[in-house]
Amino acid sequence: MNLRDLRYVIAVADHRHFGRAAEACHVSQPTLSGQLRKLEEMLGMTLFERTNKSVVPTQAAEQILPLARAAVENADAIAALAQGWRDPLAGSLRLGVIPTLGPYLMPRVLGPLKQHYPNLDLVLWEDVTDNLLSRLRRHELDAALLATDVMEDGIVDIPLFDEPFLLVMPEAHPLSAMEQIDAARLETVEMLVLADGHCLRDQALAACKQPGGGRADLRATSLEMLLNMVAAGYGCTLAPAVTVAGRASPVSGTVTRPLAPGTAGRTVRLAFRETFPRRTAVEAVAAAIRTLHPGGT
Amino acid sequence: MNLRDLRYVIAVADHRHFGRAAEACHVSQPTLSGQLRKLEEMLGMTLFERTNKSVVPTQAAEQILPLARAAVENADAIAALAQGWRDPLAGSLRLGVIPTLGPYLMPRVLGPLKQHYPNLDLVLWEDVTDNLLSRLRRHELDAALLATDVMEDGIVDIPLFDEPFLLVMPEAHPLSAMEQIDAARLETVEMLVLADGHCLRDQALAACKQPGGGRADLRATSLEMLLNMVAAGYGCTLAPAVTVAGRASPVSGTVTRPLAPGTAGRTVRLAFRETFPRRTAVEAVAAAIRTLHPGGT
DNA sequence: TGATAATGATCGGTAAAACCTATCATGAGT
DNA sequence: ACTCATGATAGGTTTTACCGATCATTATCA
Repeated sequence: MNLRDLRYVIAVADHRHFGRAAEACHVSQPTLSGQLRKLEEMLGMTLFERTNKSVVPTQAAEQILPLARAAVENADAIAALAQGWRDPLAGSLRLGVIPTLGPYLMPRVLGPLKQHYPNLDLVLWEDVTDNLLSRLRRHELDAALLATDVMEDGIVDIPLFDEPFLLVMPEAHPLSAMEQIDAARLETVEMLVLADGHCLRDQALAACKQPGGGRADLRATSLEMLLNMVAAGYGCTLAPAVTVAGRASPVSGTVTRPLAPGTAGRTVRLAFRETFPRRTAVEAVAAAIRTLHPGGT
Repeated sequence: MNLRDLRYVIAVADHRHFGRAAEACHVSQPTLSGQLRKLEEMLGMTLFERTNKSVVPTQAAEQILPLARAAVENADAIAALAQGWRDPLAGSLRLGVIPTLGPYLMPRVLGPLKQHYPNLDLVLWEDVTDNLLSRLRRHELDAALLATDVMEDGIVDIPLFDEPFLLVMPEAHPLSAMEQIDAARLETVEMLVLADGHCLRDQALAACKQPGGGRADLRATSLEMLLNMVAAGYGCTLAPAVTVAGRASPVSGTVTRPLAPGTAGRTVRLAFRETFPRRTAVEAVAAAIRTLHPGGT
């Protein structure tokens, strides 16, 4: 059985006339007659009682017709759906973002992206790097914004921009007197870091050569919380530029200073499966983010 | 798009493996790969992300799959329905019957017919001849049990049996003394007949040469009512043998006498469109009825 | 590290099918 | 008697679905 045949059946039932039905199906009348006859043979029953005067569906055909219509409608729905997905810049793109990037970067990206590609629906998922990569592998995400090198098999990435880390310290901190902090000084500070799993944690600890891992009695799952701890005087922290650059004013009670150029920073990347078919959409997102950082990689 | 292609898509989605999906579809793997690729091209989108390690449906495919499954299920339902109709002696047969035949003949036919052809469902429709023929022409009935010649274009019939008319009269009627009534006597009686439209009315009037049409102040729509009128002494009537032969006892207050052989009677026929495809079923019904009347035509 | 196995893609050729044009048979209307 | 309209049929062409064989890539294992 064939969808085309079902369309023929429906057309004949609707027009009650082989010639007009054939015309509606854009085939010749003999073609339609022949195909219908073959279908009837295959089904082992007569679908239409024909005379030279009239064509009337049999009882069996009347029962079959709604099913045939449903099948054809489903097929048409598939075609319509496909039409919607033809544009790689349409449909939903499931984008993972790490927590130290999402709240700061996405608000500035979503607007312009929606403006350029109104049919592209970004579905955001915030989680730490490892979980994002797992979801990416499991096809639960299409792409992910990360700040680490990706050494994952089958996953590739587009570097978007480099950003330096800044030192954030309590107002009273001695280093607040300096315009710029160098690497040596960095190793001397009491460094507060995020909870396990955040890439920023590891990067901050590496930058200040404190592989042990900050104060064990404090736990911050968000960068905002961490900054509040700094403001409360518990210590200092390293924050990526993007997390402070967008602010109207620094967190009250803290002072922010840049590090000596090249001391520490991170590269933000858009990672995705190399087999992901809608690379165009991924590249559009990458381009949109790069546009916000003209000095990027 | 093709139902076969949809089956391929479903198989690949289910097996997540081209080779096994192909096996399940009883085609070679290259065939399935090729067809799937063509479908993807036609739809203008990728349905599966393939690596040498895994085959995963894209988001678009996930949306399409339920539709594809529905379409395939509809097609399968059509095939199943057709399977049920393959046997011409299965499914419903819409049978019209005239009122002076149905209540007397059908009870004796339905049982044996159901026994022989348990899958054949007779759907009965009782009406007068003209209405039955209209419905037959409009394909609202498949066959009709009539007691008149059918001169309808495109309608043919199978004669089933002849039956004589009997004279039914009030107990006190003078003719009740005779064993048999001849044609001449028949013309002398006060004849009660059924309402307009019943073929028995015309046949009775013709038999007693009273074309005018009985007593205008009496109207009977059923033969039973007519017999009651006879019992009440309003006059006599002609009843087909089948309507009194099946009775345990005659209607009380009436006497029934045969006519002289060949005087008046009717031929019961099974009429149907000559294009009706399930002639086998019609013939089965005809045979069943004839079996009850071994002396039939 | 090199052989083996498994994956999906590709190629060339074949068989089936769908299709078209032309024609036929039948019946209705004029 | 003629014309028109119906659906069916015949013959031939084009499309397409299919298979077997083979390839490229990658994972596995000795």
